[in-house]
Amino acid sequence: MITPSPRVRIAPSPTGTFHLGTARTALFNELFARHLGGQFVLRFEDTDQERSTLESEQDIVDGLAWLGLIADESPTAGGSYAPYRQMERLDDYRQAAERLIASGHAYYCFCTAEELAAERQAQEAAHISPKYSGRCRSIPPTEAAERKSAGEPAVVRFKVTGGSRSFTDLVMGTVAEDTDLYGDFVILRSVEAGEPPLPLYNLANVVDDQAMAITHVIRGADLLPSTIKQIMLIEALGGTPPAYAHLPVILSPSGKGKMSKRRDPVSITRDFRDRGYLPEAMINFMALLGWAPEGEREYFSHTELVEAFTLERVNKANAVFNPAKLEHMNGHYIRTLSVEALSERLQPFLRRDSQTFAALPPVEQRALAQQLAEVLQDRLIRLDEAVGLGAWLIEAEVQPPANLLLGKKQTASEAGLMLQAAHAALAEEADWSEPNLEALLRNVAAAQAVGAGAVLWPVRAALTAQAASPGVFTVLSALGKEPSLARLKNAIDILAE
RNA sequence: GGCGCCAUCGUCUAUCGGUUAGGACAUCGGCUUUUCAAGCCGAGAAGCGGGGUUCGACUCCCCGUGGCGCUACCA
Repeated sequence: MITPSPRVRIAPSPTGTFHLGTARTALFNELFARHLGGQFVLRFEDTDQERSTLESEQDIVDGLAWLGLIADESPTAGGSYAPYRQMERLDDYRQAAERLIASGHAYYCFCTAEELAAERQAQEAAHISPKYSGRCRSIPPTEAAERKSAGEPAVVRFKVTGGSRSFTDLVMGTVAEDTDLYGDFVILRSVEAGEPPLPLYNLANVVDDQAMAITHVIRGADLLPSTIKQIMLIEALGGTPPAYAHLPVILSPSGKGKMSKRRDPVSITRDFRDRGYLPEAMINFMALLGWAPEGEREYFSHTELVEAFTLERVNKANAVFNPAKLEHMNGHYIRTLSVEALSERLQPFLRRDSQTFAALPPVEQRALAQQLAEVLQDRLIRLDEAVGLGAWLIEAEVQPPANLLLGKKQTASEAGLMLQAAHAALAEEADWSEPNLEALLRNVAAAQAVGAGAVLWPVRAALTAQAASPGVFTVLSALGKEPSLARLKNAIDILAE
């Protein structure tokens, strides 16, 4: 059964930076919705008040915007199913819990943390898998209600019944589980008297999905085990479960376990955006993590992904995050940019990382960024590399160490000689075009009876003070005549010392 | 430990019973060459093990093994 207009959502809890895994889930949801002409909504599951922060919400919003994943409905954009923050609809969860109690699907539990811990310990000692005994089930509802209103701390637990259950996942296929294995789980936690009761994940998630008319729940496979509990909850509430699609988990490049916050790049904003990855590359790369298009093509724009994406082609196996492939893809996308576009994208990084650049007037910043884009486009992997790779062009002067000035098997006096010859020839040259410069320097080498490298290496080193840089002729032309001659002179002096 | 999911080159993956098992990243080699890249060309590299089913299994089934996930008054 295909729903004509599907509604999907991402429901991150704002308890940290916008995570790569969350972004991938967001992308698949968005692609699914756009492909079918449905809606993509963003809501925050912020009921964990200990850990939820507004900064985190902002980071997620910023990351989503940067990636170009625009939600149709969200806390900021609003929508007809508002509010989109769980803390703003606490009453819904309380009412749902009350309905479940009234219908006999849930009950108050007065067990203390100590009692629960003791129970668990006893079970573990007996080598039984821990599971709540359900002892508060037998408290008569009227008595429970009295104790509750008398102020006794209580949680609400959902009554698990039904033995073996299964559902069909759009990615994983049939998933079965024996519900007798887990005890009655908590859906509403205990709070101080007078405070509004806070729901737990399973309840809040399900109530919201129902309230927001979500048709397809597309999320990480780490949530697969909670699905049957959620289906039971929905049925007890009298609702119809959505379709489920569980996405394979993204694993750490280390090969051990899932992505780790401390050793792996996981933050969309901090580790990817701020380090000079292109959103186009991120989108393309993430799409290929757990999904593959028909055919052997691998570069896809966001629009093309929308066109090609189907859940049927999502893979079941977990995928290891491969940073090298992302870098390759990023370099590729940098190369597809026009020089103007690259120059625009480079500027924020140049301003951020180079004081020299930041001190320039805006017009000169644009001109320099343009020049850097032209000269560096072929060798950039990330945008933040331009400051280092282009230092020779950004800074007014360079100070090459003497040993860098020496070509293969070249002494200081030999290198000095080559530099002087090059300087002399260049000083008299008016035509500063690259082909002409090349002919000229090759002539210098011929006149000195040496290979081209014997002249070109010292010249390039003198001009850039870098072991690696664009070619000499490009450098000469980018720098211009007078600055080039000054740098050659400076290098000659360095070698003479 | 219990439960669940998964299993093709080092990595991401294609293959929907019959292919010389294809592509990409990475690696190695070559071309180019003034350095480093980029680009182009080429090479090596895979069906976890054991049973079935079938004329025929990477593909379907079972067992084993391994990996991952879940196992909270976190989500």
